[in-house]
Amino acid sequence: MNIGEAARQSGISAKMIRYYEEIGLIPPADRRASGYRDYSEADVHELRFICRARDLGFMVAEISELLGLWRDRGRRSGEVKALACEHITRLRRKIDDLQAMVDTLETLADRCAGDDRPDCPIIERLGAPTCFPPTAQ
Amino acid sequence: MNIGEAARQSGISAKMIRYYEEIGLIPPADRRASGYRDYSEADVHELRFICRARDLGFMVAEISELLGLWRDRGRRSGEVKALACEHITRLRRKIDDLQAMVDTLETLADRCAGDDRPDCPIIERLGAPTCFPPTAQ
DNA sequence: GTGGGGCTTCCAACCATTGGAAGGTCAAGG
DNA sequence: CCTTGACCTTCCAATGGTTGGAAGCCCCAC
Repeated sequence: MNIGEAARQSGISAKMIRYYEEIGLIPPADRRASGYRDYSEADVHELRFICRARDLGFMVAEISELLGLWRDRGRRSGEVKALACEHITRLRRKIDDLQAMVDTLETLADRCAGDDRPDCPIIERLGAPTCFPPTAQ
Repeated sequence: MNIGEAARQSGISAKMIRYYEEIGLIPPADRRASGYRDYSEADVHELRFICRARDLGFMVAEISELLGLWRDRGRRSGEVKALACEHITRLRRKIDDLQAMVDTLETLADRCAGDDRPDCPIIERLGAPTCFPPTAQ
């Protein structure tokens, strides 16, 4: 099938399929006489794997490792789990960072009248004289 | 003061200060006869404002708006609050996305033995035949 | 055989940031 | 005075993942 159909069936855009091929995440697709890329059901299966890994937030480098483990029937599930757990840790750290931002902003927003007057704890906080402890960094 | 000192005092790297100048987030710095950029305390104050806004996850375009409001003594705090609340909403959405990933991964990881055997619900889930409902998309 | 849609490659942009190269400046110390 | 090393300048490139567009070829249906 053509790349467009593979894109439709896998959930990955044709642009990205070409990109993944270019960077070596997937092997070069077969080509028809016309030069058109030709995809099999197995290829689409692999693309769907990539789609789901991406939806779970894995980076391309990790997806590459996951693909390797997927293909390897003798894989050790410990390796997969280790990858997943590292990723979970990273996601949690990110969530914590974002949550800290939300907490700060909410506190400030709660104290801001949000009317026509200029006084605003949000702006005041951003413009406060010190950002870092005087000696640190 | 030189750009390096301004960087140290503001928490923004010299590279980024030049970049922010280039894209117009901050006005072009004064120059010494040598061509070196010259920063005042007020400039550093502004850079610190940017640093804190950035630490709260605001995008450069929003920081630009915030800077405008900061400079405007007649600002309406409602505008600041609206910006902040939009940002909070965006952050929350992001957190929810990441949390959904964590939840999925945790469920799968909990069911994975993580040993030398190949069976692994994580890999199985990624390789499952359907990603999207057959007709959707 | 013509039109429209799909395919090809290549190049650029996004966002914020970092790195490096090549060359000029400054200040301290010999 | 000269060297040394730290600092500054500009410019160009890369990151990561994705999207957009242009120019040109292919395929199918009418």
